[in-house]
Amino acid sequence: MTDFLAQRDSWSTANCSIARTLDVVGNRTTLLLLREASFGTRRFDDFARRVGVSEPVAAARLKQLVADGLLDRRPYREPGQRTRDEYVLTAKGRDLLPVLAALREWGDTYAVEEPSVRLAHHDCGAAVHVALRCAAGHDVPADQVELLPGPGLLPS
Amino acid sequence: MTDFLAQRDSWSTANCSIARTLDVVGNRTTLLLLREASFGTRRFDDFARRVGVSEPVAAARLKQLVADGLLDRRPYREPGQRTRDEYVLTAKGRDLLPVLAALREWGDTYAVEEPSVRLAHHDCGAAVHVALRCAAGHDVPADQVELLPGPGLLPS
DNA sequence: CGGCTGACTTAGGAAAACAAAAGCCAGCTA
DNA sequence: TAGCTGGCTTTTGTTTTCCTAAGTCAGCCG
Repeated sequence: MTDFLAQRDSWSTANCSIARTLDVVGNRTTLLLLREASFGTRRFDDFARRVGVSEPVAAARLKQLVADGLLDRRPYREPGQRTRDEYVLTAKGRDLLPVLAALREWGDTYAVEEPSVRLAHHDCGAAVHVALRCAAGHDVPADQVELLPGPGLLPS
Repeated sequence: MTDFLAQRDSWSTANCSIARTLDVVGNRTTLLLLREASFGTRRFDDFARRVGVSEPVAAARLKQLVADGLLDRRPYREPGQRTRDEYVLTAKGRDLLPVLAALREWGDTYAVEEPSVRLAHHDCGAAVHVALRCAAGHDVPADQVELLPGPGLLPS
């Protein structure tokens, strides 16, 4: 096969999956809100305070996350309280957890001394890591990942 | 064990690994430059054109990536040409590939019809995916990931 | 030795993101 | 029915990020 990477200019990244994903979660605040959602945070002011952003920013980003289908906004009611809205991860939002896990793992290695949160396998208690693996079940080190043209490749 | 997530306000995310990582790669352009680097792009104007940013932005981001140790800038010389500088991923930069792979995989599922690039295992040709797995070797589905306090946890 | 090309830097300005402060509204609670 | 609280929205102003356009500089090439 011809090495399509060597002709990088012959194909465009107009519909690159990474770029499209970054259209949705390409800003810091959005990813930190998802981090909080993964911690179980549900209420508006908890999101704003824990992420450390102002209310207008939290409101705008949460609204966008709901519009993009990553969070579900739904009413709930604690006994003796009025109805409130909570934000919870959808399946689409939960599928971003590997991104958060990968960011966390890099930060644990290169950006902090001691991690403040660990991921463990609920069943066996062992530490959880992000791994690349192939459909045949092999662990794939980074230098054994080959990039190949996919069906959606566009000429540039 | 007490559920530390239930007391989310009792600990801070001041040294959160995710936040620290986003300090480095928390913007779209930076991640797209790393994508290009993973495609093998090395030259300044190729980065700028392929990522679709202006030269000043490319220069600033590449400089920051070099300062942060994700890219190495080094002189090279093609025969008959003058000396130029190229940017190549360092080990620290390569360790962000799981982040890119996770972003790509989410985009393949939710944001594009057909992926334009596939990842394959060089040895066996099978498709490569990002997976969560525990130290005991189990595949860990997202709902079996448990969050536990780590040694670097700070009171808020 | 003067032009060209690659790799930037500088200057100027528009757009987006963000913060602080204040206002609004619904629905308990007194 | 008059607060009070949670969940926002509005306003105003600053900072950051990005753009275009133009300028700089080094060194090979004729």
